[in-house]
Amino acid sequence: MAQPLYLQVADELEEQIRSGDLSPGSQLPTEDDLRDKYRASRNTVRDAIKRLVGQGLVETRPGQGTFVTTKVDPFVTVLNVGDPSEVSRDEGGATYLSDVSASHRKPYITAPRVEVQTAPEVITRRLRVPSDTQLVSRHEQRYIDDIPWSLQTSYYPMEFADRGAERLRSARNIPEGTVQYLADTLRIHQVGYRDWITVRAPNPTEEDYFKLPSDGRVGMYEIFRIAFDKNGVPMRLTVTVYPTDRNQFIVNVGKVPG
Amino acid sequence: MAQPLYLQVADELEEQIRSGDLSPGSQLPTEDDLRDKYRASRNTVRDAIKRLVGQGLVETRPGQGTFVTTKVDPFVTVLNVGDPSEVSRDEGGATYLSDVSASHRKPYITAPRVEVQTAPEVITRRLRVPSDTQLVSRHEQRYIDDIPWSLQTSYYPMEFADRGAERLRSARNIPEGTVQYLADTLRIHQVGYRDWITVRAPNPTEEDYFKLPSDGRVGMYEIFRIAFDKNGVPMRLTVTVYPTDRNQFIVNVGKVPG
DNA sequence: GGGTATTTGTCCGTATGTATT
DNA sequence: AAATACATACGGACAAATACC
Repeated sequence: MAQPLYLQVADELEEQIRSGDLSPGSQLPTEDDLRDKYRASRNTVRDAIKRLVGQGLVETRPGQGTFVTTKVDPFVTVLNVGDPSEVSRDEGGATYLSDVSASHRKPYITAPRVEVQTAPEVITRRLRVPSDTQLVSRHEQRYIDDIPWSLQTSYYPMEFADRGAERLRSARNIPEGTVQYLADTLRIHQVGYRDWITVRAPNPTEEDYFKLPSDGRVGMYEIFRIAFDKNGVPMRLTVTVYPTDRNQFIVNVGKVPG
Repeated sequence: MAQPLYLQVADELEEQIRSGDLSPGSQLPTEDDLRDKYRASRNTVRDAIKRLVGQGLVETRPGQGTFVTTKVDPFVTVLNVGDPSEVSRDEGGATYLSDVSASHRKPYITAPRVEVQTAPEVITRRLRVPSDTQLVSRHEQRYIDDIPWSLQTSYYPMEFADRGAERLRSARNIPEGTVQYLADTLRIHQVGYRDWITVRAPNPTEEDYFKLPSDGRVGMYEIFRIAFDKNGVPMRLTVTVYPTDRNQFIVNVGKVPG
């Protein structure tokens, strides 16, 4: 056996997909057709298809057939700007809406789900507060062209709300952005932030929300943004998750042309 | 059938792995053992194991058995620095070696493989040169603690070598860094760069080099770094690929504490 | 709504090949 | 060489999802 039969079948189908012979969205021959064509058993054909599914090239729909996957047009998020004067801008709401609109796509953000909680250790550690500190979390879902695009949760010390930033506790969007709001109400100024970028497998909630394949083939970017005030104290932590199949990022450093 | 049998088996094994009952590196019961234990056929047991393999929880070794995977300690790369004065630093060699050493791990870089070529359109487009432009490419492999960690290829206009930066063509490392070298020899100064971050499936070469599972479960970060001179003209393009299972990134913006 | 045909999903038993110890 | 364990392959049966009449 130079090459296992199921791999021969998979490779041949893969070639047809890559060459465009089988175009995105089109249906593959049924398992029975392929069984005849390659003189293989149905299970062997299925092994070949499983491989293609694993490669993200096709998807199976029970009762319908097997189809070449279509991939969505990725959205590019700029994590910073070349100009350091813009560090006080917020990625909470306003920026997202304008950035997406600028790309001629339709953004949408849910109203935040607001909770007061003692957050997981991974959160409190990065905010450099004791693990039993009460935090306000504001969670929102973001869409582009009606497709779920990212999930964002921001954590603020509960103390901020107590000291006068009452709207942090309200389940309403803050149109001017929370960064601006905190500057206005408490004179807490964001002077910088650090983004920590990882890629991990989606959890079941994310698989469901983003309609990802359940085999963990599509990863999730997880970006922790820790923002600092002028004393170098963390003032918020924002965790955003994005499926890797529809998101890309840009980082500008120094002087770069538009 | 409330839940398919193979999923019951998979979930039970997954629970044992997550609880630490089956620790990383330890061997699972053999397929025959599991067949007896769950009163399932061997194929059903294999379906369960395939699922766990797909989740990256276990790996199979023919002739040996099935083992809980161990995960490597990730390395964190800082894509920029808060201080804009450091935009002229190079990520080519010296920086990498010192950054990795600073984390008490052992870095290693191969001597570059140097080629002169007309590069793919994706390269020339980003360098904003005609698609038939001759480019010098310098490709190197990077290791941490003797594990393959990333692959990097930098592209420079051939013209740079012709105008005096002869060492670009040499298959030797440039200890001071190519950014410094180009500044010294041609007075071409890097004043900024843009990193474009994507995640994609590994190609067969990468799967082989990084010893990744062939089901494309582990993605590759692909980072295009376009560096600009003081006229806003692209002076080089560096493409680096990193497996997502062992790499993370940090971006600093504005004033951030060390 | 119901019934039927189509198509993929799950599960079984069995045989043989290949890699490792 | 032999034993062990996973890999490939076949054939068959029934279930579940979908589409269509």
